[in-house]
Amino acid sequence: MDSLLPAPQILKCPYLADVEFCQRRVITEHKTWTKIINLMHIKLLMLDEVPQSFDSLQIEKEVSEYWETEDIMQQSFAVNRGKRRFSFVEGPPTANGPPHIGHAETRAMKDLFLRYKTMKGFDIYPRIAGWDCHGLPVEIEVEKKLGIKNKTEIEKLGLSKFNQLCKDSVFEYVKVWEDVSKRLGFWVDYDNAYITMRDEYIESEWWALKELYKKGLLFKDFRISPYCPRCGTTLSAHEVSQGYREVEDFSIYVKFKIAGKDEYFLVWTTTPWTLPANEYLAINPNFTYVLVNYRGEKIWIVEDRAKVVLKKYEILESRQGSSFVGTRYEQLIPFLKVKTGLYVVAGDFVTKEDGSGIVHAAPAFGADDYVVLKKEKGELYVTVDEGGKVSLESPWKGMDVQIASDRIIEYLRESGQLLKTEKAEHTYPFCWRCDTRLIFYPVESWYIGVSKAKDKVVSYNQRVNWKPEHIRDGRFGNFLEEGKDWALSRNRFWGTPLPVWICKNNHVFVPGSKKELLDNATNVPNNFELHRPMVDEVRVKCSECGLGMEREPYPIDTWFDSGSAFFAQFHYPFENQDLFKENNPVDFISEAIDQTRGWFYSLHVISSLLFERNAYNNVVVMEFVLNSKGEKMSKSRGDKVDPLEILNKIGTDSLRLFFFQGPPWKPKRFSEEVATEFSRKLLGTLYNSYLLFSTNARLDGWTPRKEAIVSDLDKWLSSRTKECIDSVTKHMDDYDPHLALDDVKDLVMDLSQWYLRLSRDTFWSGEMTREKRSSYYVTYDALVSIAKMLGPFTPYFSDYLFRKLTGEKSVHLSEFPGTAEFDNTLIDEMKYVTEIVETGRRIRQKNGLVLRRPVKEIVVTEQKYKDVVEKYGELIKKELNSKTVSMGDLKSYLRQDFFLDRKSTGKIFGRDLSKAEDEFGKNESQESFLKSGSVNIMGKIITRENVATREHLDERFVSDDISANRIIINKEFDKDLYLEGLAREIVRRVQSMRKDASLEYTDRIYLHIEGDEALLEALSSFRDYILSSTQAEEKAVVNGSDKIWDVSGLELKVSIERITP
RNA sequence: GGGGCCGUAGCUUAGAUUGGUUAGAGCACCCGGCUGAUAACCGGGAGGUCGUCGGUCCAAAUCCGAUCGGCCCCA
Repeated sequence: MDSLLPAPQILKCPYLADVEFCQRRVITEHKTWTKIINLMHIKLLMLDEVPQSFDSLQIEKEVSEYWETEDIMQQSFAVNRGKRRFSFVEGPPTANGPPHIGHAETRAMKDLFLRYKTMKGFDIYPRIAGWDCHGLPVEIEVEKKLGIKNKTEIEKLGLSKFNQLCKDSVFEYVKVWEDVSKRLGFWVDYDNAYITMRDEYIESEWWALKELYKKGLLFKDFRISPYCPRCGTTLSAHEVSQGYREVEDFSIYVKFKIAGKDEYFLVWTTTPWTLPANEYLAINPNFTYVLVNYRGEKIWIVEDRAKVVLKKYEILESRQGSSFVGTRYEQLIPFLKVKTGLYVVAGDFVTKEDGSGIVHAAPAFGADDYVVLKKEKGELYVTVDEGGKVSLESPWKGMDVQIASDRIIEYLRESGQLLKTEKAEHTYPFCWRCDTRLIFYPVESWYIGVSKAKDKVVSYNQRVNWKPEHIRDGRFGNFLEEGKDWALSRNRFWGTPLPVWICKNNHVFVPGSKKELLDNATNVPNNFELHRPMVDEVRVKCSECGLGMEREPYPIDTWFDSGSAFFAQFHYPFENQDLFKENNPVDFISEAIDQTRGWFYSLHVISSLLFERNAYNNVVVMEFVLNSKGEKMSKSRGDKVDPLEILNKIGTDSLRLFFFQGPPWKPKRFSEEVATEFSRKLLGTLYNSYLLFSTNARLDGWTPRKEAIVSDLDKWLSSRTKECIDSVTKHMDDYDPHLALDDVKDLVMDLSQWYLRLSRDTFWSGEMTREKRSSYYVTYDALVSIAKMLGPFTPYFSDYLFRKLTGEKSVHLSEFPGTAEFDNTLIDEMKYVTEIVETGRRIRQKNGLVLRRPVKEIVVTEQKYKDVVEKYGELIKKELNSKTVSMGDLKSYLRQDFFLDRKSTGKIFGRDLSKAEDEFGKNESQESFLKSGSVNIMGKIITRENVATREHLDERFVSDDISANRIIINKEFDKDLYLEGLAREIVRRVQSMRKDASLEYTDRIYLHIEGDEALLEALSSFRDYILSSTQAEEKAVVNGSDKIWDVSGLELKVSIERITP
């Protein structure tokens, strides 16, 4: 109950545990203390007043100004220094464009857990922002600004100038990012952010790359990439996907002769220019192939395609694909001198969707083909130059590959090797800049050898707690299983330079630090930094052969930058070794799902290879924010949401609540209405609860302090609060924020809609009783707990409420409520009470018994309610406006009805049956039958065999179908009850007029009532009740407002006048 | 083209891992009630082919298969 104390940390008074006691002691011991305590008593202990209406934007403004002047953020960073560590790394965004709503979501989610863990007493250090600086997106932005389109133009401009422009543009939007982030309440240290383009950061990466090199995990290889021969550059997957187009192409079927036999393999290709470089044929080992006689030639083709491709033929033989492996064939086009290959290999990638089921492999020009080459350990033959012209000594030398293709088709036709040509539409990628047809081309690239360490990568993933769980073995796990090597180098300009120097003899030097490079350098340019072009200018003397070494001119994939953040942010291992160890593996990271193959992957791979462990323990994966129709927001549709605009409109807490209301990993359709509604429901209700509570508590002069809990209702609220804390803690620890939020919402609703509604009278009663103190105390405790639990979710409103309640500095410097034992039976009992009350109200409604009119008695016949009827009888009576509530045996309220059994009596009475039924239904007949077991009806004796029975409720009572007599209400009413009902009618009308006249609670009025006899009688019978409820004195003549009411047919004239004090 | 997630009332959603009473809430809507905290609350009503089709089963929102739609990743 520390929250009840007035900020003891401010004044080191030893007696603050009990303020009154403290005051007494202080008066006698230290007069100076008294003054201070009294001051505090007024300033800190009194519940603070709030405006009548809830204005979340105004609250946000006030709170944020307060945070600013008191520097609460920095204080929250410091509050747990030295305690248990909870570690976090920010996934660095690139700030060369403004943040969108999705960024706002991830930042809110990260902040949620950081605040929670802070309140749970964890030290989150460092807690810094981070900025990703390198990469193609940055270069493209600069290109756009300069109005240039390709690498050559950049080279013309000069690397130095271009990279400087990149560097400048990286922080162009940092201010907006910080503004949005701070406004969102994303509390991290922005001043000490890690920045991936700093030399220290890059140096850490160099260290990592050297470590990988030492382990044999950094090497050079060819990558068959989409390549634009005109621009002379490879394209990223993203660029390629922008340039797909539908085209009509020739595809051809050609015959490869099997060595030493008069049989041919039929091969299909859409890129004839690759045929001169053919090195293998691939056949799917699982398919069946047939040898057919086609126009007098023996041709092998996959069984399922024979009909489509050849139409008319004769099958000679049938074989499993696997049996061809190793079969040698003759070279199709004899210009290339191949030393390896020219035999059949097995390839699972071969399909029978189109073609012949036999695929030609030219390893230089196809990714699958290259895999074959690696497996077969063959040599790579490149028959085309970097400009896309044939370089092979052949009739086609110097031709563009597309033209060469046509000529090669002619050549094959003339030599009789062409079986047929087809024209087909298919999609093909073109260069998004210059619209040139892309080709696949072998490009030298540096790799990280993920495939060699696949087992580690896969097994460390099992240690990670993924939210949601399915990502681990689903999307992420599947990707890891592919175990592809990571193509690290880029043919670009702006990025972390690859730290590799090579001499003519292919000796390699990989410096692991700036110092190691400079120590070995034979020259160092001015203004040296770890970027191109400065690093390019550094020359090194080869330690093996003494030749000059030159740098491999590539920057590296920017995912390696961000994936190194968990150590590079510390400049590890050059500095902060302890800090790194304390924060590794990282406890918590969170990003959107697109990071599965991005940041989540790069962190995981780097950590697995470098440190032999997982990089992070818990990762919350978020889905995207969509528009209100469930589609992706887009610029072209014009439904992109500007986060700042939304924040200004609906407020931060509302937006955060919108993000937190469902599971993070479900896509959310953004709508302002939904966001505001949810927030109004939760925060508005909470605000009103505080308003009611504080208004009354202030009037009573109650100051927060522990009180004895006296009533069962109070005990219930106290247990409910503890139950909620328990559950919220569990869900937050499990990274299920949406479940935690549901719990808090339920408690707020229970507090407002049940507890406070029932306790209003207690609050309103004049005297300061034990009951009242108890009630104030449990309400206060619930409100403080809620404010704290909401701290991570709605940082602004919860801090506002918390400070109004406690006078302490900030909820974000406070501790999360501790879990404690609670009484579950109390909670279950109250569920029964609500069941009874709801059922009772329903029965009244269905039977026309308005709640305003008291009823005589309510009888509960269901045994499971016995305890709660005894314990909460008063409460039930009040809620249901009944004079008594008691348990009763249903049997004694049931009456038996006898009626004629139609089957047997139909024969007796014939067409007089209905008349007989009427006779039998009369009271005399029924009583007579009940007494003797038989009765004479219309001259016939009716006995038990002719009679059916049915039970019904005593006429004085009512119930309904749903409750099935579990609860029954006595509907009889007498004059007293009637008059009491009328008295309540009068009170309600007077109250309504008081409200219309905008009177204060405390204002007293003169009251005069005229009207129907019955109403006047009600007034005289219940005079005290009416006058005290309405704060009124009776007066014959009043000069205020009057109004004539219709009270269920009776006329009532009410006149009131405010008494001026 | 391949893989993953999702689809429940007009909207936001619970329930799916473990098949089993009449698919449960909130907002909005309609009727009635209560009310000196409340844009609140209480009762009732209307609103659902649980995306669609098929299968397994005594029984399917739930398990299986296909299909449509949305989103993401990879080609």
